[in-house]
Amino acid sequence: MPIYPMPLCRVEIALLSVVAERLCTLLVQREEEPYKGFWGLPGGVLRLELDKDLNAAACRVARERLRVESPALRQLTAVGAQGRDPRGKHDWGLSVLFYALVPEGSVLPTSGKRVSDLKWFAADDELPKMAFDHADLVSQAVEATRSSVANLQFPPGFVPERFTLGELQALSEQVLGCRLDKASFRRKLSDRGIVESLPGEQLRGNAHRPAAIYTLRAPEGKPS
Amino acid sequence: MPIYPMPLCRVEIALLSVVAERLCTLLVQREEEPYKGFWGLPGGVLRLELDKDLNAAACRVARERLRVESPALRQLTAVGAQGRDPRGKHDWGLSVLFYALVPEGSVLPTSGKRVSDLKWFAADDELPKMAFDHADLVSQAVEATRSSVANLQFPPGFVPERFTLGELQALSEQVLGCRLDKASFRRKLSDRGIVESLPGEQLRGNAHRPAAIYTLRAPEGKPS
DNA sequence: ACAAAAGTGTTCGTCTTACACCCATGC
DNA sequence: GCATGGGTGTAAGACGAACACTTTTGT
Repeated sequence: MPIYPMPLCRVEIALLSVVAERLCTLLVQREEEPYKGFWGLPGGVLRLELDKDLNAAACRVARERLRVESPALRQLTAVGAQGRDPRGKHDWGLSVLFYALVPEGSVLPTSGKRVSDLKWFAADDELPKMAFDHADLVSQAVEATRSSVANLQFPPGFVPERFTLGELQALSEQVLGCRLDKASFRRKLSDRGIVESLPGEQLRGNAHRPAAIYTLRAPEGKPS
Repeated sequence: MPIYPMPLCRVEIALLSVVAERLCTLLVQREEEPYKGFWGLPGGVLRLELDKDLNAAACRVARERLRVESPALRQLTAVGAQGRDPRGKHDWGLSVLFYALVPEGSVLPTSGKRVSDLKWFAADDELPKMAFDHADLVSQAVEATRSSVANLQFPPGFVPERFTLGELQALSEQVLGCRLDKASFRRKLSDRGIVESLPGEQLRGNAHRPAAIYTLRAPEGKPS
């Protein structure tokens, strides 16, 4: 078999979180050409010797560039085209996009290497000048994340171990950017067995009625 | 920037169709190592000089190997790992999976180049010995296709230009592998404006009551 | 007349939504 | 007592499944 030139393969990470009660995406200001000064998703080149698969590559990039230890990254899509990235052979770039929703405060901006400026941008505000096709990738990640939460499928690692239903509802509302009905929210959670109350445990001291403590029940896996 | 070795990048195609009233996947028996004699999805290596983007690559592969002219291929996922394909550097293979649902008869097996044996396999029967991780890819494509049709979102190119509701229901039932209720099927189609009747046009001659002729209405695009 | 497919109406149960209402607590 | 958030009940509506029923043709 002849040897064909291969594209520059990268992994990009759309890290979402709730910052100041709003859903935000973590972006990076580029220090180098191309698109110097523009903003983009943090990412990195696939390293065959270091990464045993795509997910491992995404984890490595998150660790190296964002100092985040293995968030629950999920693959969203792959994009590849000529003209995407002049650094590849034939100007051909292929990127696999991963995304995750992490709790507030689990990433401190100004961490990471080779990153002049890490900054959170609200999903509903206008984005800054974006490099490559990253504006589209961000909106895909935001849409997928909101759709998950709207269906009460919380990305693993986003919800704390123990929480009250009020806290969970506030988190969901901040991600979705709209208010939810309390009764419906609670009914769906208990009807579908998404959540489980810890008997006896309560949260007091809020100047109000104490709230029951809940945990997430693992969603139905595939028994094979 | 240093030059990093890149994986062998391929495009795989899960072509689905209805054959003998059952949903089937088109598979290929491999003529070469690795996995010689096993079955797999038709696919090909990404060619930077020929393909302007991933979708174009998938179309080229479909044309060259299956003699199918630009079916409506949709990207499903990307898989990449060490150990997937020994032909790549460091035994690293990256495949982007595309899938499509095409009308019966639009692919003649025994076409294509370098393909000893092209054969349709029913989605609900056991698959033959599969190469690489293609068994998993096939089931992902089947699931995505059925989910589309169950939501009455017919992959473009699958439904003929003009059809009767009876024909459309029969097609849907064959894809899903189960019967549908006639009244509900029709109500959903008209309520959601998925389908439009051609006034005056009828299909007669079936020894039964004539049927109205319908066309698909384009689903809501994104006005931007 | 009959078989068979086209086409429609009706009922029923489920799920969602909106809203009202009670409960418990710290101040 | 009262404001506030926790927690629950209920009525109204939307939606889909199941089924019965009528209509229209060719034979």
